[in-house]
Amino acid sequence: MAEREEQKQRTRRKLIEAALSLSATKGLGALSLREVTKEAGITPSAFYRHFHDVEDLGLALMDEVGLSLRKLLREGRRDVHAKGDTVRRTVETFVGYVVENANLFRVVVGERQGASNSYRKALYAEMGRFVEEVAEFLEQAQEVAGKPLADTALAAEAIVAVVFTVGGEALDLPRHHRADLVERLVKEVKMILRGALLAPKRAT
Amino acid sequence: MAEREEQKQRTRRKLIEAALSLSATKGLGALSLREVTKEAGITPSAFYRHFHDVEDLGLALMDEVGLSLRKLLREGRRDVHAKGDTVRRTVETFVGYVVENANLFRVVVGERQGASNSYRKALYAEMGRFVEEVAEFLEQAQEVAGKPLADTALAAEAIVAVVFTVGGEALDLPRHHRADLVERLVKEVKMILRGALLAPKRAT
DNA sequence: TGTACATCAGTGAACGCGCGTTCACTGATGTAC
DNA sequence: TGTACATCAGTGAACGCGCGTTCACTGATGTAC
Repeated sequence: MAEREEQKQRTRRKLIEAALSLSATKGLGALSLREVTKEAGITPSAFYRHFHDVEDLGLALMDEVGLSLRKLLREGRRDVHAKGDTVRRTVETFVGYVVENANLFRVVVGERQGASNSYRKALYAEMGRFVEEVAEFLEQAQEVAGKPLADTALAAEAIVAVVFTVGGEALDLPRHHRADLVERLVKEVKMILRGALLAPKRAT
Repeated sequence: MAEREEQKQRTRRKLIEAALSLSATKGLGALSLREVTKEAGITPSAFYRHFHDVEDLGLALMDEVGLSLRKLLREGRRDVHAKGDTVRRTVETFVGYVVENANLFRVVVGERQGASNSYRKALYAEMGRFVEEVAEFLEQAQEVAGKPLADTALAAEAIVAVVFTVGGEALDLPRHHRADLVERLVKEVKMILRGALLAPKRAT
């Protein structure tokens, strides 16, 4: 009944996975239809049964990445009530995820600029959604901790910028240097949170 | 005497300018030798009189960008002693520069990830140098303002991450929305500085 | 200054290659009776 | 259940195109005498 459809979805998956692993090293912009289909094990012409063109595939990839990042964050949120260092725990989880899903992450961060307009637009949308989720996270956390923040939206934006930028470096770092990077990240995120604590009446 | 050499340098300049304007829209990775030489007004084969290959050109571009960014910062530093809002002044100058040199900036930020290994390596080096200069800037400014910072290196890294990430968005924004973005940036940078003010004894 | 030779930035033709896209096709899966 | 027909994911050949690179060359600039 749905056997044909299932097979089609399996092939679609293969195309996305192939695109992911190929774009990780050379960037989304360098994706080639022929390379992707070869990696996925189908002929070039069969590609058109799944996507309108390569850019269409690229946008599907963006979707994928955004979804998975937000899922990660939501899981982290569940632990807000746990005792201990929430920031450290979350940062560690995030860096772990980044390293684990290096390919996905490379694609996201790599297309922030320099890529085609439509990729960039899609990416801004995903990042915006992520920032919003971080802001909600902060709202929730400040209630738990009883420490009101002045502007969770701004703090979230700054934190995401730092975490993505510095976290991205983890991908080019040898394993044993990664701990230092996590340390730096934790300190920087806490620095931002400390700065966000009080209302900004006459600062610097 | 040096007429031939001067002409050669002029052509080299043209190649770099061409590469800059072309890579701005499609990314460094999409640079094509034939396109670049066409834009520069020479035949493809003449390219090899100037660079070993396209990647070689790309690295020359990185050099260029890093140099120009640091020059900008150094000029900003001269105004440290001026009265008024140093952060705001510097951020405004930076965003102005970014918008003015959109092409250069796109190249830098665009290759943060996703590009070839050698581009990425060159870029990290440039960014590291930039962070150092910002740290020195902070050292100097904290003396002037009499407000000691806990860790200028970390603060500089966080500030650069935020400014580059958020500042990069300015390129896709219509002119009249740019003021809001500057406002956000100024607030975020101040937030970080506020967070960096005291030694981190028991925070969040 | 004038002449003969060297240098070398830029030319233009040629190459083989991988690219995206088209098209008529095949054959397994799905549907109607 | 069995047969006849429709659907459609995937095939394979063909196309024209821009790519990077090579090579022998040209002719203006530079050098030696």
